[in-house]
Amino acid sequence: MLLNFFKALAHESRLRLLGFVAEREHNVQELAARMALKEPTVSHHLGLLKEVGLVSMRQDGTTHWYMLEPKTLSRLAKSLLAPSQLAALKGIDDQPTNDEKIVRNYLTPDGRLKDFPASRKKRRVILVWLARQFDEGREYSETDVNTLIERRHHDRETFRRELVGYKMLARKGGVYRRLPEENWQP
Amino acid sequence: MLLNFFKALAHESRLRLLGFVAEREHNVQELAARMALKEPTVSHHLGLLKEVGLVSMRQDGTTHWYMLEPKTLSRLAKSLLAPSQLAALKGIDDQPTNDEKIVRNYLTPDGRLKDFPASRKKRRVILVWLARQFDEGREYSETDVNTLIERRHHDRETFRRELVGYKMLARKGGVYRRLPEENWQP
DNA sequence: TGCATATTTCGATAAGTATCTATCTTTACC
DNA sequence: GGTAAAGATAGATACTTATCGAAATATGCA
Repeated sequence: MLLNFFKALAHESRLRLLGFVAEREHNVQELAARMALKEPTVSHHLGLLKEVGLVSMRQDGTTHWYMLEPKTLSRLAKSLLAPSQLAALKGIDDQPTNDEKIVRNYLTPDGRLKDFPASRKKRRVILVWLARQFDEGREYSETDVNTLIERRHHDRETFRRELVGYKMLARKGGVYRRLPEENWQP
Repeated sequence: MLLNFFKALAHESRLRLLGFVAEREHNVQELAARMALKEPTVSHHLGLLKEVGLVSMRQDGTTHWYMLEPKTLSRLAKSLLAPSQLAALKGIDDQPTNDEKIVRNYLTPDGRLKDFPASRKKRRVILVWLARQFDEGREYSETDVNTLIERRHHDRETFRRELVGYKMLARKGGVYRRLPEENWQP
């Protein structure tokens, strides 16, 4: 979602972090040193940037190497140029379907799923809700997908399988991608 | 500055406001009603959006009509695509000139200018500092220029004249624009 | 001049989040 | 298994800013 990108970019520390990882890969210690911040703080900011896909991470032993994902930035830039995005901004949270009630019924107060509906209709509503939490056009590793699902339900396997089954997510060459809504199975 | 754009865009209310003013001109009351917020709140957000040039305002009687400035948005998008911007991000606040000391000497604790230096050298340093507070590529009305100067010193006339004199700002067809630094007179 | 209306500004409160220290987790190596 | 190193997470505190009601400002009109 557009808002999350701007929130991620709206802090001087994170913009500077992006500058460093645009230059070359950095690990957390290096970044903490160059920015004169403590490691947990840097880790926190990197987490937010990673969440929206602006940086990626590869692990080598206990060291985590972060680098910029320029694709994400250029996708963001292009979406700013598309006038359709703007028109949609005003309704940023009004998809006035009454599917919302169904979803709300399955959510705990902290926004996690109580369980997985038995009826096919409701099951699809839940999966739609979940699928919309993926960004279109972004690539997700299996770990990314699991992380996102686990924010809502511990059973990542079932949900991942169902999302693919309904053609909401597709796996190709080891990466997952959200499919356009018109492809989603009924 | 890039950071200010992201800060302006990093709030749901302001994104929704942009959506409305992208659709058509709106006044403050209309926006307050459509967003279910009070007028002072809307006014506050519009002020921030106006500050970075994302919206413009025209006044008709006591009514203020706000509309989107799509140019600003597309300039922002383009600057995101330019790789040079990114490299610069890490040094977001290190222009390690010792002109900074001169500037600091002329500033009150709240960041306003005590007075206007007598020596030409120092005067130029102050004007450079002031000129850099304008965005390159953006158009400023005379009122915009005055507002920006008055944040630093009440004597808007003198500073405006000097900025133009040093070719840091140029006036063309009723609008002001920041000139590239290589044009600035010594 | 004085009143009415639209907006902005001010001051207080509440919500959000950046940063730190301390602790927990993961990985490598003996 | 035990220990060390790198990073992540949790909890506390401080800073920033969103929001509101009340007061101030600006414009138009009798």
